[in-house]
Amino acid sequence: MEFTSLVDTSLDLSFRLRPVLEKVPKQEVQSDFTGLSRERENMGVKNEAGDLLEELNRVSSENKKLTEMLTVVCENYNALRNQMMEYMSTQNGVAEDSSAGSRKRKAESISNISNPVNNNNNNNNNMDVVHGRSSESSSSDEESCCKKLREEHIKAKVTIVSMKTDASDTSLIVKDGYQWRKYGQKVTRDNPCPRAYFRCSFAPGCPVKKKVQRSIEDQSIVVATYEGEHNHPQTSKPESGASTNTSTASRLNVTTIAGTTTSVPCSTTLNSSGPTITLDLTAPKTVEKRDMKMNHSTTSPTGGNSIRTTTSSSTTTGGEYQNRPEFQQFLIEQMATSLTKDPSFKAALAAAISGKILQHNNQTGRW
DNA sequence: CGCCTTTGACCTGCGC
DNA sequence: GCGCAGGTCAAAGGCG
Repeated sequence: MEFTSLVDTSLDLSFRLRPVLEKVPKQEVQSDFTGLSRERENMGVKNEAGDLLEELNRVSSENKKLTEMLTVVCENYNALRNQMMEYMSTQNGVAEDSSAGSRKRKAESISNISNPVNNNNNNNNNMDVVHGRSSESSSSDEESCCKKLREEHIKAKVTIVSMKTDASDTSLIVKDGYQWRKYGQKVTRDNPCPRAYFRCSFAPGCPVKKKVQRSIEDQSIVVATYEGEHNHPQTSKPESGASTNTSTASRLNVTTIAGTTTSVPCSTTLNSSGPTITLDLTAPKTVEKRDMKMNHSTTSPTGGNSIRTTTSSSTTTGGEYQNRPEFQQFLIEQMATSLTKDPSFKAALAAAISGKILQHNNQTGRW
């Protein structure tokens, strides 16, 4: 997976700049020039419009710079990572040689890992391939460095998804559009409910793993932890939640490992694309009127298990409470807070805004 | 027959 | 070094 795919720049930020700008000349046309005070007012409006245009130009150029910086950072990251993977694959080869003759299971696991996964995942640059003990002769600095990088890499790909299901359903099966093979079940210390371990079985080399466990607080909530990244497209149309679940009844939390948790009443659809956050800011009315249509889609960076949640004040089935302006405002603030804390969202937003503004410039030839 | 789940044993990392 | 807990393996059995 390329890093650039982490930053999905396909944000649907259909900026309605034109109506805002069109207001200014409209006012000019509507104005008569009979009174000095009015003239002063018009001058003020013109100045304001000029200031706004200047500001927009400034923001536009700033965004352009940011986009360029982001591109450079992505390129550097990819180059570094390729170097890292080359180094690690050579180290892995050494480890295989040196560990021959150690315990049977260990040797098997090394060969299991190095053969199918390496063969299939070179393009994915999956760092999970280096589970075997690295050679004892390698320097400890490099070893710890690799370990840290691996941990960070894995950490970055962990997503926790919780969904409400029928409490009587003990299958622990979460239909998310992928094919999973259960390879273990364990009762953990902190939760009497067993934890099930799944591996993606659609593609033989797919490194994605999934842990599913019922919440200790609410047994009707199933918590699925996705680790890794699919190296294949989604196999089928997913169903939200467990088999007994209906999409409209589910309530779903999405937590990225370093990020925040978003909890929303939702209808869910899942897809296998990369991490996308889609904001539909094309609502005809202003935010002040709190009639804002938000289409918030969060995709798991790990399991390709994306959850698209749609919240609309006009269409939400949550009843009157959710139609209340206070709730809408709260929801918007919560989402804004969550999103502004997410660096990848910031980067994506910057790219999207600059793209849109540049596109707008090209189309209109204005400013 | 192939694929899946179950389940006890084994492996490994971590804290003490 | 030891014990614990989480994660993984793989044999056995079920099912279509």
